[in-house]
Amino acid sequence: MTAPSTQASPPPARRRRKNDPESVRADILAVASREFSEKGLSGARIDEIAEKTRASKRMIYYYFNDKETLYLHSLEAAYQKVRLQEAELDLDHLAPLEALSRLVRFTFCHHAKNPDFIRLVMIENIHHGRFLAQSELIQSLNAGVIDVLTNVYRRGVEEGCFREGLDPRELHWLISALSFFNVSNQHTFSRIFDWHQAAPENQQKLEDHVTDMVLRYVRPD
Amino acid sequence: MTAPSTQASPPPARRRRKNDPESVRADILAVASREFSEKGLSGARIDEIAEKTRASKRMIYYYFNDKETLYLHSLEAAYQKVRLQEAELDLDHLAPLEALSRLVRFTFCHHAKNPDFIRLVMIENIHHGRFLAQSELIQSLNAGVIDVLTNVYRRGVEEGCFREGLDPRELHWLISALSFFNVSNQHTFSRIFDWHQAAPENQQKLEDHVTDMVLRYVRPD
DNA sequence: GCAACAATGTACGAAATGGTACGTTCAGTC
DNA sequence: GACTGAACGTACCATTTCGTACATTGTTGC
Repeated sequence: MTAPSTQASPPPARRRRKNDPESVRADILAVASREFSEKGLSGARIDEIAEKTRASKRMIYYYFNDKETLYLHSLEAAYQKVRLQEAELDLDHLAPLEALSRLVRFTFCHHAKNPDFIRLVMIENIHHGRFLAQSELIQSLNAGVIDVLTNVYRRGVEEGCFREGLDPRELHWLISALSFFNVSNQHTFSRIFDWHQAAPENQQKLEDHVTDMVLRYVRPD
Repeated sequence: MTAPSTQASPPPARRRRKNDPESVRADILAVASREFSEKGLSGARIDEIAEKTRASKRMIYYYFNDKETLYLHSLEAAYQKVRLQEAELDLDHLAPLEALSRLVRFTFCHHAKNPDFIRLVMIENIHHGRFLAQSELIQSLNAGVIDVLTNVYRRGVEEGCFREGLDPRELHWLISALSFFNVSNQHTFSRIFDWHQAAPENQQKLEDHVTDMVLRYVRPD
């Protein structure tokens, strides 16, 4: 009661709030992301998200207005996290072949390590990309990816180690497709063909093959 | 449960039934497939399925016991339809290169023309393939696909137009991945990269590129 | 110290939703 | 033409689920 007399000197180390809106918000978002990723938009339950949170259901509606908005924020957060990691790659100082190979392996491994992100994107596609369309944030985040690839490819063509006439966007499509499918269809594929695709040795093989595929596709005849 | 009623003497000419169980059942299944494909297992509503059917909600529970069973039957029906179409391809009389190229194009086009099937598979993967695991039917349907590819590949290696050392299952994985992703991620990809992927001219380009990718992957160095 | 606003807890409401009870009609059999 | 089981319709129930009303507590500026 008498403690708040220390107005004049708030040391940077102080963490003495009982109300901690930012952390509550972040907590809700984290829990919601997991739930939506696991069960989809219609499958996830607000009440269950509330239970798994330190906060209450009331807080979900306080910070996010409704279920769909919460979902949209989960999706945005997921994309943001991905692009942040992607930005750490710097390929400009590598030889084109090396750079491309590294990009492929990075994408493949990244997707494999972030199934929650993949699942959210799958779910968003089930919804026809309707929420993504509302988000200017996500749109703006993704321009950079193509730029990087465009650069690497151009250098490769100039140096003669890549063949001409390819569209960097389609190259990106190819890399994405293989890396994405590896996670998105793991369950059905494994079960149908009785092949433990998630096993580390098989993942390693797939990573090698996927890299190989892309490199074979771009190399001159 | 409801085995096809092969009664001893159903006069072939008679057409005067008011009760028409088989068509009711088929109607329910067709509507359910569309609904599940569009909205997912949790998103689809039994009441809405019932409304869109000639039958009533009671009938859904009469022929299928509950929502999940209905979903499982939808999934099985979808796989059955696919494999039926696939069986029509006969590649054994074609030269290996031609056969492979044809198989790739067939798969690509087939997936593109059957988004409902793709969506059901996506949804099933969201559910960790838990329903597919229950279905002996689907498991048994899929053995053939690999056999066909194994044959073509073996012949190609013998004739020297394919390189050695590839696994037909991984080859199938590659073809599936590219054809599947083309449909499954169309919405997010189109929106993010502002590229009208579904446009016929772009689909044609993708089909060519995908075929090219596979052929480049298998051809000898 | 106190007003004003931000942050939070509790309890509840209305509609949706999966599933069922129960009765009726149809079609083949004797 | 009565009997029987399959096929079907209507009305309903119990629960779940999204969302909100209302009261309470913390925080900050003056």
